[in-house]
Amino acid sequence: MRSQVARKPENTYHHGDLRDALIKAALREAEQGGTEAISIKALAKQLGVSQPAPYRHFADREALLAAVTAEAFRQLSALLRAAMAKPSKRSKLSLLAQATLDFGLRRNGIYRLMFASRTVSCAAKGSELHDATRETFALVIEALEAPAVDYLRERQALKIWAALHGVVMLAEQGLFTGEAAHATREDLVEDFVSETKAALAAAIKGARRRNKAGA
Amino acid sequence: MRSQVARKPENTYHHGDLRDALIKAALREAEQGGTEAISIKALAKQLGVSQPAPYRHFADREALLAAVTAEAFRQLSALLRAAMAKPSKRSKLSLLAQATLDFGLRRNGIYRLMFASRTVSCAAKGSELHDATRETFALVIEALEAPAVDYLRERQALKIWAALHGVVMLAEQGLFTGEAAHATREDLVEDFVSETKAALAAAIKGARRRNKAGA
DNA sequence: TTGTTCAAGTTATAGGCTATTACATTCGCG
DNA sequence: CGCGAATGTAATAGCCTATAACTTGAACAA
Repeated sequence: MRSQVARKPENTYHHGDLRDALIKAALREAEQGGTEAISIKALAKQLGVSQPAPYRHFADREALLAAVTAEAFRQLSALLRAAMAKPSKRSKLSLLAQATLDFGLRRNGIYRLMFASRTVSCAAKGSELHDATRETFALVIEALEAPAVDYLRERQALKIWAALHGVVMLAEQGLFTGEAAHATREDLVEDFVSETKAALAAAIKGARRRNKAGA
Repeated sequence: MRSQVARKPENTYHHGDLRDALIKAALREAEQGGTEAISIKALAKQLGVSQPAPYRHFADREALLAAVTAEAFRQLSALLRAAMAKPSKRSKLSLLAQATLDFGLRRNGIYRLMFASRTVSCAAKGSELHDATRETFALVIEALEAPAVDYLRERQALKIWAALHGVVMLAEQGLFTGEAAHATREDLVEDFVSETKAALAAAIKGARRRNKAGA
């Protein structure tokens, strides 16, 4: 029943939207196996086109991976935005944090594609992928619900973002299972959320005091 | 001048210690390119043996990767132990933290092999690899310098360990360069170290109070 | 010392994947 | 209609993993 991604209609020469279909199909493959599960040849077969057809749309495998990763970031952004928009007693930051954890564990293959491969670090500054990653990070800053963005807030955003990824990583490594499981992943995430809030409040208070003194 | 790893002596049939040579050579390859840079064929050529020779020692590529990853964890353990042993004004935790960051950035290919691949999560419970990862984590608990190990300490160890990995990840993604660079990676790590110490102290104090009340 | 056994290495080969080259088809625009 | 650019195909080179069947020599027993 796997949601068949746009196979080429038989008896036609052109697929119609091969580029997009490739990205979607690759994303689905990566869901389980990560980067290594993405095979140009297999995708081509799956979509009913010849094996070299994908090379009309992507220079090489790396280029496809970059496009797939960018799409993954956009999906994560959408998910985080949705999570934060949901009416809830919990803070935006808490909602974003748990949504990130959820994404990282449920779609771990894709998550690894996004954060653990060298694809992102190789992305040039104006590239689609680079932009997508920055937009996601902007959501983290937004989740802090701090009145303005300055280096203090950015620092807290970096910290919570780093911490969240670490939790996903260790969870995937199995450090939360077995005898060591005295804390759940969710507990840890909430710890980080509270600490971030506290640090942010302290930072803002400090800045205000300095402002007053300087005025 | 790359430190040639035990090539097979010419005019001999047996290599002598192919298994070990493979692991060391693979580790060197992974230094830059991570998992993908490890090719059984290339390693065999490098070591002067025939291409299928490695399969006498490892069932398949995955098995080699597991052994390489285990060795990498042992090297990290050694590095962390050395860092903590160094006489310094700074706390053990701070030394361990900075050493981890250093390892993660300098030897990033290997780092990704260790933390970002599925190799570790697939390691069975009694395996060489599984043991190696647990031993490394034990060092983190040790670095807390808390009198005994209980679930409160373990939780703090998990937290700082997660945070450290997150920082390495984001650093590798380039989130600390460019306009966003209002905080260095080292700053962030120190933040996490202080917060961990504070949280640990609070937890211990709380536990002591509860003990007294119960007695 | 000699003979046997078995771990470790070899050659040959099958099959999968990326990527390129040269050729075919069709879409869209003047 | 007709032509060019975009998109797809067939054929092929080259790299990699992995297996099968054969060879070597080291270690141990008689």
